[in-house]
Amino acid sequence: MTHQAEVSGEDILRQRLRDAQFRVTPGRLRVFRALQSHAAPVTIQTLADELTEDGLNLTTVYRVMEAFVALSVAHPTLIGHQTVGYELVEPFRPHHDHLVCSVCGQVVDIYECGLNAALAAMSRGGGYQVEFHQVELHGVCAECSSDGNHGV
Amino acid sequence: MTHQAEVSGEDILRQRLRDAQFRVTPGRLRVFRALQSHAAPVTIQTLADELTEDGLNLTTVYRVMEAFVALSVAHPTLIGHQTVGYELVEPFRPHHDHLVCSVCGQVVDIYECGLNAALAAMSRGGGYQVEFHQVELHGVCAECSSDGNHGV
DNA sequence: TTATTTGCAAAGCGTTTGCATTGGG
DNA sequence: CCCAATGCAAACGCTTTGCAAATAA
Repeated sequence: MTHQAEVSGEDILRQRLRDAQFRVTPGRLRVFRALQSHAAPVTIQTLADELTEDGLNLTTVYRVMEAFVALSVAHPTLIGHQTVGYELVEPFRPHHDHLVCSVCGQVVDIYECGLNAALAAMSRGGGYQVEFHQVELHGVCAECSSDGNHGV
Repeated sequence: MTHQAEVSGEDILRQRLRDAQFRVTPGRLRVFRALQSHAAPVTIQTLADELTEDGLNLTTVYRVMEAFVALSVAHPTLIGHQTVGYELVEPFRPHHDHLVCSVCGQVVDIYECGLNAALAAMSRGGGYQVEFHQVELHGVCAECSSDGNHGV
């Protein structure tokens, strides 16, 4: 009778940190949890606002995020026109793409994505080994196209 | 016998500027031409390096780009992890997507994209009117996967 | 114990803003 | 002519860096 152990995202993170000779520190765990608690991509600034209240340093948030990107725990995304946000990637959260409203800026996640075959075809020929994809559909959301809304 | 006039990108730009009550100025034309001369997305910094030699002010480049984004002449894209670059959009240049090498950072444009049907399906249900899409495939290019290259 | 990580403060630098001048319509 | 656009310089704010103290392993 085998007992299938639960493997949490945090366990995977710990493992991945150790494998790369990075230490498992409270700061890294806190940033990770903060990322988990957000559905949409978040800026460093937003994370810091939440975490510095608990005594975590802003510089540390930057450094932790740098490590997370290097270890493919999180990746950057463009929010709006100039802002870079971060979000967890697989296996820390399911893969998804974005529907971005160009009027109000709202970002909706799309989890159902039947693009894998088509995307694989697109990458053929160049000899690329595709690791992940990111699709952004820009348009106007239902709400903004109904009311005469002109901005956030 | 009708004479089909050629309509250049610059003509369309002029028209679009006038329609929005923006003036057609040398600065705007120069930034536009600079964008046209680049195949890949370029940073403001790069544009400025090219244009300030000709006496164009850095601040002006920022302001022109702001106008271009507002008028949907150009749009921002994430280059690498932290950098925002800009490129012209349709009809100023044909729509395309990106193949990004995560090792060397090289960006290859993909012009053949059979995703329109699939993307339309993805956006259904939310009531979004999709204006354009942006697909990024991240992976390792042929060169980087053959030699043991570890970064730019 | 030892190398990594963190906190703090200062430096760095890309971006924005104010205002006088220039110039497009 | 008038209002928008530009240039210039200063202000701003995000990000990075250096170094000493704290701490994971």
